[in-house]
Amino acid sequence: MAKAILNVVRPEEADTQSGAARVFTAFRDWLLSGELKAGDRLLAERELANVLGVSRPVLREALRSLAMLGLLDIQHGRGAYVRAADASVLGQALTLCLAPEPNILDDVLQARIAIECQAIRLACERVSERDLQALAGMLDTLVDSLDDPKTGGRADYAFHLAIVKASGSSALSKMYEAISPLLMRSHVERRRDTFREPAITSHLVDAHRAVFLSLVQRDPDAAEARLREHFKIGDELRRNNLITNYQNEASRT
Amino acid sequence: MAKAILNVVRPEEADTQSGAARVFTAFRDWLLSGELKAGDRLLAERELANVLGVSRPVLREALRSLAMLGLLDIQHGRGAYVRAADASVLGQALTLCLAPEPNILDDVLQARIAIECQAIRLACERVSERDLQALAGMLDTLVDSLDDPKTGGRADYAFHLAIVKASGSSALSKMYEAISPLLMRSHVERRRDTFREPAITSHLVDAHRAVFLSLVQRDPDAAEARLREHFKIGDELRRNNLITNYQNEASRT
DNA sequence: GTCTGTCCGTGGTCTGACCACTAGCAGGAC
DNA sequence: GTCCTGCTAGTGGTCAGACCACGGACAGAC
Repeated sequence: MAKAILNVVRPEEADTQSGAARVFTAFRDWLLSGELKAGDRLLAERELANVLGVSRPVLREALRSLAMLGLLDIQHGRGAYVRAADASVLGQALTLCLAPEPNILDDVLQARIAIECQAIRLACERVSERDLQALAGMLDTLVDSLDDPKTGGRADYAFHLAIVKASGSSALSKMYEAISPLLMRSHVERRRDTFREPAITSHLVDAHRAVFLSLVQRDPDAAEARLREHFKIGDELRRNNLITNYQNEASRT
Repeated sequence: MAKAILNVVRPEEADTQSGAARVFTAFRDWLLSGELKAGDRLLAERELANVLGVSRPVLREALRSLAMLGLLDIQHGRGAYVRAADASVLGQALTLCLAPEPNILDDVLQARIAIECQAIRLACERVSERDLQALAGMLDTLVDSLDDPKTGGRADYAFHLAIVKASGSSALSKMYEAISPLLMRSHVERRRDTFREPAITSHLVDAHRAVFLSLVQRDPDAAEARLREHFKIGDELRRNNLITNYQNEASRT
C-alpha cells in the first residue's frame, strides 16, 4: 500500500534500482539533504518496512549497509540512530581503494605533505590566539616526551593535526584524519628505531619550533618552506639512520 | 556445521560482532589481503551461506553492504563478482562526510590546491616524455574549446587531472578523483558566467601554458608558484566578474 | 528507598517458499 | 545447414512468519 512512497522520492530511479538499493539511496539522500540529522532515531524495523512498503529483510539489507558505512548506529534492543559521518568511513574507503597499490605508505606520505602544506598556509591567515596557545602546549608535550616513542609519536601527530585543524578547512581536516591510520602504520615503523638518535630528536624539536614560529608570524611562505624542510630532513635522517643500522648489523655478523 | 570457519578467521572479534558484521569484516579483509581479487566470482548465495555457516538473509546483508560500497558487483541471475574499488567510493564517502559542513565548495577547492601543488612537485621529478606530449595535446584542446563552456570545462579538468596522474602517486590521484564530483559542482557554477570574459580566457591559456612550461623544465618551485598564481588570479577574476555582473544587474533594475 | 523480577519493544536470526532474470541448450521452421 | 523459438536449470530478489536475545521500564517485594 505504501509502496508509492519510495517511488515518489526517486521516480527516475525507481525502475532501474531494486528494493534494497532504492531504500539505501533514499536514506543516503535524506542524510545528504539534512532531512535526517545525527542523533535522530529511526522507526522500528517492522514499522519502517511497512511505511516504506518493503519487507523487513529488504529494509534490513539497506540499514545494514548504512551501518557498515558508519552512517547508522544500530543497537540491539534499543533501535537505530543516525550517526554523524566521521572520518573513519573515509579512512576505510581510502584503505580499500589503495590496498592493491604498491608503495602505499610512501604514497600516503605525499598526500600528507600535500594537505599539511596547504593547511599551514590557510592556518597562517586563520589561526586564532587560542589555537596558538594550544599548539605551544603541544610543543612542550612533544619536547617532554622525546624519550618515549609511543607518547612522542602521539604528541607529534597531535601537533601536526592541530595545525591542519587550525586551517579551518574541514575538507583538509577530514582528509588528513582519513589518511592518518595509514600514516600511523609507516610512522610507528620509522619511529621505533630512530627515537634514540640525538640528531633526529634535536631536529624534531627545532623543526617543530620553526614551523610554529612561522605560524605565529603568520608567514605562509616561510611556514610551508619550513614544513617541507622538516619532512625532507626527517626523511633523510631516517634514511641515514637505516643505513647506519644496516651497516652495524652487517659488521656484527 | 561449517560455522567454525568464520570464527577461525577472526577469533578475537567473533564474540563481539554478530553475523552480518562478521561476514562483512571477513570479506573486507579477504579483499584487503588480496585473497579475493577483482573479477573473482563468488559462490552462489545459498552455497556461500552454507559454507560460512550463516543463513542466506544474514549473508545477503553482508553482500549488499559490500555492493553498496562498490566492492561487489551483484547481477541478478548471473552471480556476484568482486569489483576493483575505484575512487567513486571515496568520492561518495567524502560527500557524505562533508555534507553537513558549511562552505564545502570553497573548502574542497583548498583540498584541490593542496593535492595539485604537491602533485606537480612530484610530477617535475617523475613526468615522462609521453606524459608531456599528452599534456601538450590537452593544452591545444583547451585553447580550441575556449568558447564552449562544457567542452572547455572538461578540457580544463582533464589537464589538471593529467598533472596529478603524472605525479605517479596513486594516493594523490585517488583523492583528486574523489573530490572531483564536488569540484565540478563549484566549477560549472563558476564557469557558466565567466567563459566569455576575455580577461579570464586569456588568463586561462597563459596560466596553463606557464604551468606546463615549468613542468617541462622540471622546476618544482616555479611550477607550484605558477599553479598557485593560476588559482589565485582565477579566483580574483571570477570574483571581479561576479561583482561586475551584480552591478550590471543592479543598474538595469 | 532500594533492589529485583517480569514484561514489552527492539533488533538478530532462521526457515522455506516463490518470483524474476540470465544463459545455455534442444527442438523446430526455413 | 542456419536461424529462431521455447524450455529449463541456476542465480539473485523478495516475502511472510516465527522465534531468540537484548535493553529498559515498571511494579512489586524487601
